[in-house]
Amino acid sequence: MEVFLKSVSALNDETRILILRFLDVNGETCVCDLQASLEMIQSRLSRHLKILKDAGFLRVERKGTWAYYSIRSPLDRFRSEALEEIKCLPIELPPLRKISENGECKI
Amino acid sequence: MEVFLKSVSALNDETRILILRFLDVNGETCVCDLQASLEMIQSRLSRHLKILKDAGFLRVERKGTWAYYSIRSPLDRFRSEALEEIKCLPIELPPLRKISENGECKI
DNA sequence: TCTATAAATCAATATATCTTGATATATGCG
DNA sequence: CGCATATATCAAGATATATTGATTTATAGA
Repeated sequence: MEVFLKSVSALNDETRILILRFLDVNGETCVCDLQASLEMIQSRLSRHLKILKDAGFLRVERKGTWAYYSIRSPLDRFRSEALEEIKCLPIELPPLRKISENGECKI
Repeated sequence: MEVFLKSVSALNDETRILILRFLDVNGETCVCDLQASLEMIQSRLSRHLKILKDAGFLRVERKGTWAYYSIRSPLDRFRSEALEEIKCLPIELPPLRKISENGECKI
């Protein structure tokens, strides 16, 4: 798929918009903390992260079995304009739950 | 649906991207000329025009039974950034066929 | 090597969107 | 009014995308 349409397609989902907003506010976050914070089933979250990554919005850094996702930087013009829009949306953003740091993470 | 998501959703279709590009290049065009130029079935074209209009990309002016569509101006920031992207896409744009002006239009 | 865990992928189903042909609406004109 | 034409809407089927639970992969540690 063409790059622009791929970006648009990635943006065309409330779940992914929520993920982008969450990562913009909270910065680099590991998958299991995203799961806990956004109360999302693992396969669902993983799928959306992949779509956002493939569309150029996210980067991943792996440390052992953990994967840390964050907003890719720099974003190109269109993607960063989109992100600016997302920053202004009236979204009810759940708080960050860091289960990764207290051994609570037993998915 | 929220405004941003509605814009994104409207952009998320190759047919609508083609329509936007065509109207950007050719300016205000009536539906039957769009039909002839883009070789699109009437109900399909009408549907996509409605989606683009409802998402704030297009305006319509009606003269008698004819409807003239054009890119709405001014566009807000995100929409105009999107349009700029569309202007740069490597699209094979069909030529304008003005069947409206020679009585050729008998849909 | 074996086990446990984090994350990714798969398969089935559910849901949304697109396309087409048929029908409805609206305007102009005899 | 009644017909013709331009456009809009509807209904059915086709296609794409999302969700869920199950399975697979990969890494760390015993």
